[in-house]
Amino acid sequence: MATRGDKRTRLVKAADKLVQRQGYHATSLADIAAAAGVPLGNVYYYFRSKEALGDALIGQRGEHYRARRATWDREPDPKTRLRAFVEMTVENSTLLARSGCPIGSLCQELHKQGGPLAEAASGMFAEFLDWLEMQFRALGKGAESRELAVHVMSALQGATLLTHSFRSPRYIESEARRLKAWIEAL
Amino acid sequence: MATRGDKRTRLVKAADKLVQRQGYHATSLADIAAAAGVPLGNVYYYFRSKEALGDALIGQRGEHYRARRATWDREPDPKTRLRAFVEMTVENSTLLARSGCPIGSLCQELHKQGGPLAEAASGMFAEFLDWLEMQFRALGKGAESRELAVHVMSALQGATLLTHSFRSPRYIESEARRLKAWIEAL
DNA sequence: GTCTATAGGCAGATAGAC
DNA sequence: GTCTATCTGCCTATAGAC
Repeated sequence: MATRGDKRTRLVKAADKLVQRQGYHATSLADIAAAAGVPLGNVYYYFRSKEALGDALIGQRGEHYRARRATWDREPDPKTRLRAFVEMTVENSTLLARSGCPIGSLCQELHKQGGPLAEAASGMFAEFLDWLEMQFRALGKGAESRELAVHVMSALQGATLLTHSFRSPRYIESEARRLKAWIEAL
Repeated sequence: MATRGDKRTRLVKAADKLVQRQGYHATSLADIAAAAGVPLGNVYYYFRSKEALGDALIGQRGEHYRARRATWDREPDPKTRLRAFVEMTVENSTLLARSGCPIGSLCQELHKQGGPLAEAASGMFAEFLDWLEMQFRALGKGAESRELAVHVMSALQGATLLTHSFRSPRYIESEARRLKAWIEAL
């Protein structure tokens, strides 16, 4: 049901889903309000502007990924944690083929104009890069760790963009196979 | 001067520049007309719709990249041709940091909604992938060539997205170094 | 071929009754 | 806290004079 939970939560959830599918600019507050079962005018009781709702959306998305990484951190082996990250992308490949990466596509769109919302979106990237770097440090890679983190993130983001552009999971699958072999050989 | 050349050409050039900087949806026909020094109403004498102008823009961008690849094809060594491709990204890294990849960012945006314009945009990706595959075949990589082509494209697209998201050439430089060493070792 | 004026629609945001 | 009605502005696209 679109009408479960309090209205603020429903608005953020609806915004999250619609922005992922349609993009930030292409999603109107009327779309979001309708999907959340909230009258348009009432949106402004909870959020002073579309940007404020966007910020809440990014906050929730960031929290989602933090929780995800926390479950991976329970694994004792850093290589297992890295594999889990790659595997997440493979598992989501159907969704990624339809709408692209929730982080990457939002950054791409928002950074064309810049502003605080764009910075908030790249924050999600920064957190993932920091987490990846930590895994490589745990593997004893030292100063090289940041570069290795950038490599993993780049390969997956690029493959996700191709998967989105051709609407086929093939590209993610191909790069994931390669990355998993590369992790094994580290 | 914004007013050189015939009006149709000026409109496509202005559209190309503004769409690269601001994105397709965020760029209005009024923006484009003003930048080209053409009255808004006159745009519709040359293009029946914004989509038609977008299509011409993509056609021109595609032609630009075909010409680029043609110059690389004059190199006898396939590895040199691959290096030239990677090097193009490094040379453009300042522009890519500000606005993202002209192909990747357009695909990301247009494929959220789908339609013929989105397909035209992915066509530019497809042509680059075919070209890359040819280089690996020339290096005797056989059936594996497509996968290698996808790897190069993914790594560069992902690194470009990070460079755009953090407004720093660092990510492209890091991945380019890695890719060039990888090409050398093929 | 060129340009002005404007239609028609939808966006974000607000006023104010309840 | 909630909701309807509406303001204002920008967008694509068109009408029609020149």
